[in-house]
Amino acid sequence: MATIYQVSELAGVSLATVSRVMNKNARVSEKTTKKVEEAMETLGYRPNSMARSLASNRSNSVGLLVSEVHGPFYGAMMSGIESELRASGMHVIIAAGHSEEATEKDGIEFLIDRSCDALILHVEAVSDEYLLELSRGRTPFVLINRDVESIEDNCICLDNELGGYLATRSVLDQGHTHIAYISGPLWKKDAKERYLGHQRALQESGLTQSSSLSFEGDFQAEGGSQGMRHLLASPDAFTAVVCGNDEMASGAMDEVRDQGLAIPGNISVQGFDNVGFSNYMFPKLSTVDYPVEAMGVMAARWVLKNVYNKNDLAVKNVFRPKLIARDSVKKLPR
Amino acid sequence: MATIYQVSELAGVSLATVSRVMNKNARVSEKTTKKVEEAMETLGYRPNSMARSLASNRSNSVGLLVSEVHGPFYGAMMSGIESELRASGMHVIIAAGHSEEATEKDGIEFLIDRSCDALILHVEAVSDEYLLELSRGRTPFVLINRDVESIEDNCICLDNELGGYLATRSVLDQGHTHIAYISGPLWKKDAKERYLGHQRALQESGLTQSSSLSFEGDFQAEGGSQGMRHLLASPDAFTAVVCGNDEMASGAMDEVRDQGLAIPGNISVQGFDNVGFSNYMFPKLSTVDYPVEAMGVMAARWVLKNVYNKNDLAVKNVFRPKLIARDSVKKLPR
DNA sequence: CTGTTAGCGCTTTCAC
DNA sequence: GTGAAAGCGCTAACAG
Repeated sequence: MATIYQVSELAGVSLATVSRVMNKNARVSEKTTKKVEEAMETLGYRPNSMARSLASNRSNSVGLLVSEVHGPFYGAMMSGIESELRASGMHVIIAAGHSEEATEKDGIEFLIDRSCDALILHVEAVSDEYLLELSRGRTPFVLINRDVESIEDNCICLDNELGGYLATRSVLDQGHTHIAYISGPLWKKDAKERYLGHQRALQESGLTQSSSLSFEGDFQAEGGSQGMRHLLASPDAFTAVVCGNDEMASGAMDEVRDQGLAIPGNISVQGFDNVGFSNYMFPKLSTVDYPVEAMGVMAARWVLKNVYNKNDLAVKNVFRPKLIARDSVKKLPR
Repeated sequence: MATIYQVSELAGVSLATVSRVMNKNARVSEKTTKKVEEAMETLGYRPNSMARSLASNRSNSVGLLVSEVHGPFYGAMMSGIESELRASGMHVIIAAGHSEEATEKDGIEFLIDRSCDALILHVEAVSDEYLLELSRGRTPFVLINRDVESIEDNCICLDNELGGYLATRSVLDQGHTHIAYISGPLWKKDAKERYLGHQRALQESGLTQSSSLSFEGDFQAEGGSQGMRHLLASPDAFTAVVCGNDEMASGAMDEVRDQGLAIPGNISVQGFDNVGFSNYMFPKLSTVDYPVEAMGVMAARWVLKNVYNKNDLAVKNVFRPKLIARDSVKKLPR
C-alpha cells in the first residue's frame, strides 16, 4: 500500500504538495499537479481515510439513527439519505433506536464516539430537553419527523396535522358521517397531530369524535386489527375508519374481512404514509403521501450544507402531505 | 476533549497502561485498573476512534453493500446485520449497488477505501471472477445469496433450487396440473435456480413446462403484472401461477383482478421470499420463507468469527427454505 | 505488571 | 507556489 510519502518521492515534491493536490485546497502549479497525479497513478495510491480523519479531525461520515432498520418507511428514508450522501463521498453509519429511550441514547453516543461529523436522527423516545442538551455539544445533527422548539432549523418535518386533516376531509367528502379513528400511540407527537387534524376536519363539518369510535393503536398491523375488533364491538355504527398509518390500516382490513364484511362495501378504510406496499394491497389503499425519501434527501442536504459547507444547497424544513385517493374508500350517496 | 495522555497523568501511570485497561488485552493490577478507571470517569474520557484505528489498523467498521437500501427484503437483512454487529461494538457502513456492475464495484471500492475491516456483500451484477480476484485482496468479505466456487466458505446462501421445488410441489399437492411460471431475470443465479427447482417438481409429477406458460419477469411488481397479462393472453389454460418472488406475485394478483378473475377462485398464486407484506396481502399469500434476517445475522457472525476472532461462533453456510401455506392457493378436487 | 519509545499516514501552520 | 516540521491520539513492540 503506497503512502503519501512514496508519492512525494516519486514525484520529486514534498508531502505537503501531494496533500495539496489531493485536497485541491491550495494553488499548485499545473506542472507539479500533473507530476503528482502521475505518481499517484503509477503507484496506485489510495489515501488512508483514517490517517486523514485523524489529522483533519473530519471523518466524512455521518451517523444515521432510525427507529428500525427494516420497514418500508425507514427504508425509503435511508435510501434517500444514502444516495445523496454517497454522491458527495460521505459515508453513512447506521444504528437502530427501536423507539426506546435507552437504546436511542445509546445509539447517539455510539455514533458520536465513532467520530461522525454529523448525525441524522429519527428519534421518538428521547425528550426535547435531551435534544436541546445535545445541540449544545459539538456534533451537529438534524431531526427527521420531529419539531423541537428553538432548534426548528435542525428539523425536517411533515405537517402531520394537515395530513390528518386531509385524510379525514377526504373521507367526509365521500359522504361519510360516521367515522371511526385508530390512532398511533398518542405519546408520539406525530400520532397526536394526525389525530388533531382528524378532529379539526370533523369539527369543520359539525361532527365530533364519539369516544367509543376511537382507539389508540401501536402503529403496527396488529394494533390495527385490535382496533377494528374493538370498534366493531362498539354499539355505535360507522361506515369508515381512518387509520394513523398504513400498517394499522392493513391490520384493520384483515379484521374487517375476518368478520365477513367487505371493503369498501361495508367499511371504508383510509390510511396514512403511502408506504410501498399500500399500492399492493387489495383494495389498493387510499392514503396520505408522506414523502419520506425526499425528506431523507433533504436531511442529507442539511448536513452537506451546514457541516460540509456546500452552501449552494437550499433546505426546506417542512413538507406538505398530499392525499392519495385509491380504492379503499367508497363514495356514499347523499 | 480529554486525551489518553491526560488520563495517564491524572492516574499517575503511563500511556501504555491506560491503553491496556481500555483494551483489556493485557494484565493490569486491580489497583492500577481502578485508578485509571476513576481518572477516565472524572475526565469524561472518550477514546478517539480515529486515532485508535490509525494506530491499530483496525476500524471496527464493516461495510455492507446491498442492492437497494429500501425494500422489505434488504430491510430485514440489514436489520439482522446491524443488531448483531452493534452488539459487538462494530459499526456498519452502508452502500447501495443497484444491481449494476459499475455501481457495485464502485460501492465495494468505496467501502474498502473507507478502511472497513470486512465487507458483507449482496451483489448480483459483478462476475465470479471479479469476486475471486477480490478475495485475493486484503479485505475479507462474505457473500449473501451467492455461491461462488472455491470460496464457498465465504458464502451464505439459501438453497434456491429446493425453494423453487417446494413452491411448485405445494401447488401440485393441491391438485393443480396446469401451472404457469413467472421467473425473475434468468441471468440472476437465484432466479435461475428457483426456476430449475420448479421444473424438477413438475418432472417428478410427469409434467413439463409449456413454454407459452412461462415468462421472464424482473422481480418487481410491474414484471408480475406484465407476466400475468402475457399468460392470460396465451392460448393455454392454467389454474395456478408460481412466481419467482412475492413482489411479482403481488403484481400478478393485481392483473388477475383487473381482468375480472378471482384469487384463488379462478387462479391460484404462489410466491417466494415471505417478505413482510405478503402477510398483509389479500388473500394472504402462500409463499416460501427466505430467512433473510437470520442469514444477515449469520453473515455478521462470519465477520465476527473470521475477522474479529470470536472463535466460539458457529457459522452455517446454507439455509433451507420452508413452505408457508396461506390463502392464495386453492385446493382442487381430483 | 508497568513504562519508554517509535511510529500509524496524513494535514497544516509557518517559513521561504 | 513549495517545503519543513510538528503534531492528530492512540497502539504495540521492547525493556525492565
